[in-house]
Amino acid sequence: MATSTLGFALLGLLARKPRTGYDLTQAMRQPIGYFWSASHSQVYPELAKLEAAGYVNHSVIDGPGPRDTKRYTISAAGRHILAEWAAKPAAPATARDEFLLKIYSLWLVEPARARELIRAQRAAHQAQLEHYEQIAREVESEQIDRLRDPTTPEFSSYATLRRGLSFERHARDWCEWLLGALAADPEPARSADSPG
Amino acid sequence: MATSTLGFALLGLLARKPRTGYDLTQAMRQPIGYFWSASHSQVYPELAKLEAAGYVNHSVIDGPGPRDTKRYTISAAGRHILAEWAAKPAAPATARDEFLLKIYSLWLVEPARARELIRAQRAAHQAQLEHYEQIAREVESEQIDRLRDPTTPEFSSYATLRRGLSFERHARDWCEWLLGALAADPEPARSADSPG
DNA sequence: TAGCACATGTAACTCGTTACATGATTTG
DNA sequence: CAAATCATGTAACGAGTTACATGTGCTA
Repeated sequence: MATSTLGFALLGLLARKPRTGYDLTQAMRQPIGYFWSASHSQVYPELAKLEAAGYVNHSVIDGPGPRDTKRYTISAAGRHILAEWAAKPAAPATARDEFLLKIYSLWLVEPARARELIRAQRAAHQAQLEHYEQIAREVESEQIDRLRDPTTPEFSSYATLRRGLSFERHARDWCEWLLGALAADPEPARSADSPG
Repeated sequence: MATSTLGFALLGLLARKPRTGYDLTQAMRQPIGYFWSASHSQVYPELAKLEAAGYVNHSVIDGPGPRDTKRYTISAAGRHILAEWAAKPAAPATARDEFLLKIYSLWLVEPARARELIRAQRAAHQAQLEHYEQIAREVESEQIDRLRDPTTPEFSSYATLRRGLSFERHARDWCEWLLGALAADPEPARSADSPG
């Protein structure tokens, strides 16, 4: 009964603090959602599997709705397999970038439309970069000490944040380069009509 | 009968030149494989769907084995939907980076083992970077003219290559930063023993 | 009182991976 | 002659998305 990657994502969250399935689903949008995602329909069955394997436990707390509200806690065994999994090299990821796939066929698109597409993508990267920069300012001012200690969860979170910052910068800059390459727009056949 | 992303990957390859299902499967490892991948068991059924939709045609050519060898060619309709798809913004991709997920739980790993993990990752990025640099040198010396014209397939391929170069550099540099952060290794409890 | 946040589940479907299956041609 | 390459398919399974289903408590 091997734990799935999603299981390790959930354990990674529960290793920081106990949460409900609902909380975990929310967390799969924002902190962890930057590098792994899942919907609630995946989370609840996965929690059941983790509990069957002895990696988490739950206690019933008061809450709304027709069913029990369950707060999940990681077990010692859960913490242990999580640490073991984290220390082993990740399997080479199969890249899936739909945007790059579009770029691969961009030569079929009129340069004007292509520029529109890239501008939108650049804006998206810029916005995400600013979002990360905001978070970075906050954690850097509030948790300076813990960010330096690699045995704190804050260190790990900060490391992933730095990666996000770096990624968005490189992606934005590449869009910038591509816009420049599209703007040059030599179109040899019409060179007599072009202004520059 | 909406064409899947894999379908557009295959059309993107066929828009450059006709190929067999086998050729396409190989291409899903190397040129396109850098940002999209698929195994032959996905490729063959997808080709049948594309043909049913009128986006590709095949002709039987001589070849080995118990079944016909088919060479697929993109149709005018196929070229058209491919260009339309490429011009429209990509749906925000759900990030799935198992390595970053491990980093998120790296605080549970002994710093010595953590450094080992990051060093291996850095080496992988460095190797991939050098591979891309080799390809870049080749295409830059052989196809300088076409690389400047955004209506050539060479331009599109080169744009994705530049993205690969930029990505690997940023990823390697981030590993470098993380190694530095792990090497500092303050371990406050032992501060009396530490040199700094 | 309408809508949203909280809270948990199942079902149907699509996408992707791994394994099963066959067989000719070329190269060592 | 053994192994790799060329070449095409199907089947079983797992992972992920979307839709279905239910119901409370708070706020506008």
